[in-house]
Formats: sequence, C-alpha cells, structure tokens
Amino acid sequence: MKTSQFLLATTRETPADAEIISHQLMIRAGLIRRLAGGLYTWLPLGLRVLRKVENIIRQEMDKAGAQEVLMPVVQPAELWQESGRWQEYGAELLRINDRHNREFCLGPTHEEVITDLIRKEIRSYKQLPVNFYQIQTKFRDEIRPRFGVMRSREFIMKDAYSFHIDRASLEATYQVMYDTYHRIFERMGLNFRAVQADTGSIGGDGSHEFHVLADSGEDAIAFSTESNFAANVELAEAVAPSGARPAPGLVLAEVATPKTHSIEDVCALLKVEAKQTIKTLLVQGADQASPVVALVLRGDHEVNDIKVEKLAQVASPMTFANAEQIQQAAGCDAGSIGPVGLTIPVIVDRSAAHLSDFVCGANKTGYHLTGVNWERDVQPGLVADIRNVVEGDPSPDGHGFIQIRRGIEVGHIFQLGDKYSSALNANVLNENSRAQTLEMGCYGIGVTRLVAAAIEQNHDDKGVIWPESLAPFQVCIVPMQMHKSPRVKEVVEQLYQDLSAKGIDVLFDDRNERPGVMFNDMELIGIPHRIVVGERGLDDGMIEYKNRRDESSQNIPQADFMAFLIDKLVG
RNA sequence: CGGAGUGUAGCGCAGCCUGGCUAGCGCACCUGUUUUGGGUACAGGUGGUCGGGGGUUCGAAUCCCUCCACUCCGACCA
Repeated sequence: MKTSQFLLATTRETPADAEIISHQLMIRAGLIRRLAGGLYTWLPLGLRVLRKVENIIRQEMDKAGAQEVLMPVVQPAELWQESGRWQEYGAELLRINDRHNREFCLGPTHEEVITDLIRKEIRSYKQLPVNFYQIQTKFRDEIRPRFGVMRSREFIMKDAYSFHIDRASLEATYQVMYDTYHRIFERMGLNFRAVQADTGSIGGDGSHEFHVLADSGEDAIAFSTESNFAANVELAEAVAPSGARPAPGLVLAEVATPKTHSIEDVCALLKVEAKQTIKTLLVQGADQASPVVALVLRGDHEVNDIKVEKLAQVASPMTFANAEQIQQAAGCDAGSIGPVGLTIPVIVDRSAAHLSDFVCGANKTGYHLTGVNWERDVQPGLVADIRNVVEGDPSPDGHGFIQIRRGIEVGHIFQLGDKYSSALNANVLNENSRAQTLEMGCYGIGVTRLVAAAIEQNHDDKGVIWPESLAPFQVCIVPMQMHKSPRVKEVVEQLYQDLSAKGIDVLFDDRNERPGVMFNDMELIGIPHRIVVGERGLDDGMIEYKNRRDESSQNIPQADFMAFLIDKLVG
C-alpha cells in the first residue's frame, strides 16, 4: 500500500475529550473517528488491526472445534420474553419497533437466538457437544460510554455458545475454551491474567474473566504474591489475619467525640489508627422480624455489597437504612453507631471480629467507646466475609498475600448450566429416549476493546508500538528525497514490489513530505519494521533498518537486505 | 437520574465578566517560492447558522429564558 492511496488520517493534536492514552492514540493515529456518543467509525488503518484481531480469534476458535455462524443484530422481543430478559435486562437493551409496530431489540448478546437455533436443529445427544461462535456487532445502550472503543455502545464481540448433554461435557469444553483464550491473548502479545469472576446476572456457576493488565483498566483484580490465585476484587475472599485474637488489654471507656462524622474524624481526635476502629453500617433486613441489620467492619475496610447480598439476613439489593431507622435501632446519628448494646441482628466481618481493644460508636450521638473487646463487652454474633479485599490481606488459598492491580476485561467465559436451555425448552433425546435439558456454556471476547487494550500496553511517547501479530502493516518504507532522486526511487519501488510479492504487508510512504513528517507518522501509527532508503546510504551500498522498539537504526548491505528483513519478520 | 462543566472554521483554543466597525489566533487544508536524514521558512488564499429557538437592546458570540448536544464525577447496569 502506498500512502498516497491510503487515508493516513494522523493528527498532531489530541482531541480534548480523549482521557486515556489508547483513545488519544487511536484518534491521533487515524484508527477511528467518533460519529456520536459511543459510536465509532473504523478508518482503513484501524480496520486492518481489527481484522488481525478477528483472524487470530477465528483461527484459534476453529482449531478448538468451534463452528462459525452469523446471527442477526435485530432480535424479536418474543425470544427475550421467553427467557424473561425482556423485563430483566433494563435500559441497556435498546428496544425498537418495526413498521407493523412489532417489538424488537438490538442484540446485546445472543443466548436467546442461539438457544432457539439449537432447540430447532439439535435433536439427539449424538450431535453433542457443539460449540458455535460468531464475530459480530453488539449494541448495549451504556449509560456512560467512555474511553473511545474501550466502552462504546456499539462494539464487535466474539461470542461462542456450547451445548452439552451433561455437566462433565460442559466442563471439558469450558477447559478447552479456557486454554484457547490463553493462546489467543498470547498470540496477541498481551500481558494478561485469567481471574475468577462473579457470574453476575447471566447466572450459572463457573466463570473466569480475562484481563489485560493496565493502570487505566476499569476493573480491580486481586492477585496472590506467591500463588497463581487471581480473582476479581468483588469476588475475592477476604480472610482474617492469622493467629488468635489478642487478649483484651484496655478497660472499656466512653469518650466524647463531638462533631465527628467519619472514621477519619474519630481517628484524628482520638489519635488511633483506622484499623484499630470498627464502623457499623445499618442496612435493610430481608424479613419483617428484623427490618434493620447491622454490618460491622474494620474502620479501614469497605463493605462488599455482592457478598452482603448473598447473606440470608440482608435484603437484596443492599440498601442502607435511613436516618429514622437508624435512630430507632441505635438511638443515635449514623456517625456514632456501634455493636455494643444493639438489639438488632449483627453481622461482623472476619477481620473486625479479630480485633481487640478497638474503638466504636457508643450508640449515643457524639460519643464513642474505647478499649472495646469481643466476648467481654459484646458478643460478636454472626461472623462472615462481607468486605472487599485490600492489598496485604492473606491470600485465600493460604499462599502469599493479596496485591491489587487494574485490568481491562477483554474476555469472559461462563458455565451457564440450564438457565437458558430450560427457559427456552431446549432439549434432546438422551440414550434412554428421554428428553433431557441441555447444559450450556458461553464464551465472549471484546474484539474492538482488545485493540484499545493492546495500545494501552504497547505505546511510548511517540505513539503506538504494535505487537507483531496485530500491526496494520508489518513494514514501512521511508524514502529520502525520492521525488528528486531517480536512484532512490528505483531502489524503493523495487523493494516495495519484492516485499509485496512475498505477501508482506508493506506501507510505502511515497508522499513528497519532509523526512521528519514521515518518520513521525510511521512511529505514531506504530509500524514494527522501518526501512529507510536515501542517497547517503546508497553511496555506501547500504539500506537502513530500524525496529519500532529499537533505540537506533542499523545499516545493512543492499545485497543482504532482503534476507535480513525476512529473518527479522520471522524471528 | 444527581452534581460540575463545555459548545466560536476539520482539530486545539482566545474573545463573553464590562454588549459596539468586516469575529480572532495556532494547527490542518489550497497556491507559489523555499527547504529536504526528525513535524522548514516566507507570502498569498479557502473555510464561520459563534449549538438551536425565543427575548432584552439602536445594536448580542457577549446579557436573560428555553431546548439540544457533548465531557467529567457519582449513582445505575454487568
């Protein structure tokens, strides 16, 4: 490809609304342009990268025995009503009506459609297991699209769905997909981790998310320093410090803490550390008998609402008690609640239960208690894991400690079980000629998001540095003064033809631009291998080579150049 | 949905508070000259419903009302 025939839409300036580096570079390098909120056009250069991503995924999915299909973007409401998600999905589901006023939606995902297909096409257990995938456009009406294609409303996803006669078969395919995802992201040269994940509203049991590690990531992931434990922070089990609870050393005392509204205020006033205090949160209870339930956490910890909602005593979704309920249950303002003397159910976090001689609210506005001890002063009641893990917590598997890093979720695999197959009545005849509901798995990869994630991990101050497997062009040719030197022009044209004939993706910068402009553009768009041809080099019989990641270039004798370059491309 | 902010040329912005001639600057783009191994320099030029509508005024980019779009923070969603 010659730049004179290619839309090289590079810009010098960064658009004001691009917050993160990948978004800025995708616009500056001319990969995408915004059409409206969360909607992007892929320019020729960006589309080349997108296709590389798609092809890697396609090859690996095919290799894993999955079959490619293509389902419609527009889906009939009836199917969604049948699964119950027409009501459940909420405003993210964009609903539309056709000219006959029939209801449809733009597909945010395709469990309903694929399950409908399977129930019609697959009749016998002998046809199982099957795994179908597509690479297709999804629409989710995100409340707040952001970061360019990282969280857009319309995006491309690879979604795969597998169907099985039993759990064991599902688990086997799940493992195949788990391994396939590793190969896919490895081929893309990404630094990623598979982490245990919450199954969310889709439901089911086993689930892993695949995260590309990047500081700009929207998700927090908890890792062990020593083992391969990794989980989404929302899901990671928080364990108490090891060893027995220290023995009480202080006498219980009440102190005045006027005008303190937060743990920080109290700590500053009493000169104690937040981890030596506990905070008590009142939330709505699950049953009439206990309309309010107390959650007790260490002052430096945060409540995890997903964990709390799984407790039988607490209403889901977790809802904080209002001021009136707090007065009624504790007899004070929200800032002075404590477990001592409470008559409502109390649920104590494991780490809070491990404290001795702690500080807590006195259930009397403007007062706290110091030197409080479990058992001696107050019964701990139910102890449970109700907080988010923090850095330095012991790893739940007993090896090492938790560290927290940020990640971009680029893949998610689920064991769905029979959630959709039973709702849509998808069954086959088993060996005993009896109808048996199918087991189902689903496996997603955010294709457009992967492009952004790859940039987050591969860039410098000059622009993108594409991993070899994702680069829109493998090689670029930058001629010096080609428009004045027939000798340079001849060498460069020949080189371009030779490389093209070998099936190498070459970008030949044939613009009549200054060298600096061409160098800067090629670095901005991140082409891995650069060839420079100029009078200066040709006088010595040399052609210049530089890798995008190298500090400086090297001169290679003209005669050896092709072999040298091929070696670089393969190597 | 709540809070904050921004809409002026393709992009980045100034002008608005304190109303006043033909609305400016940088980049990009076009023409010419120049330059040519890291975003040359000079000259000339194209391009504007100042987000839309309404109002106040002799006069509105500027003040007022209203609608719209977008961005950020939060909530929601997963």
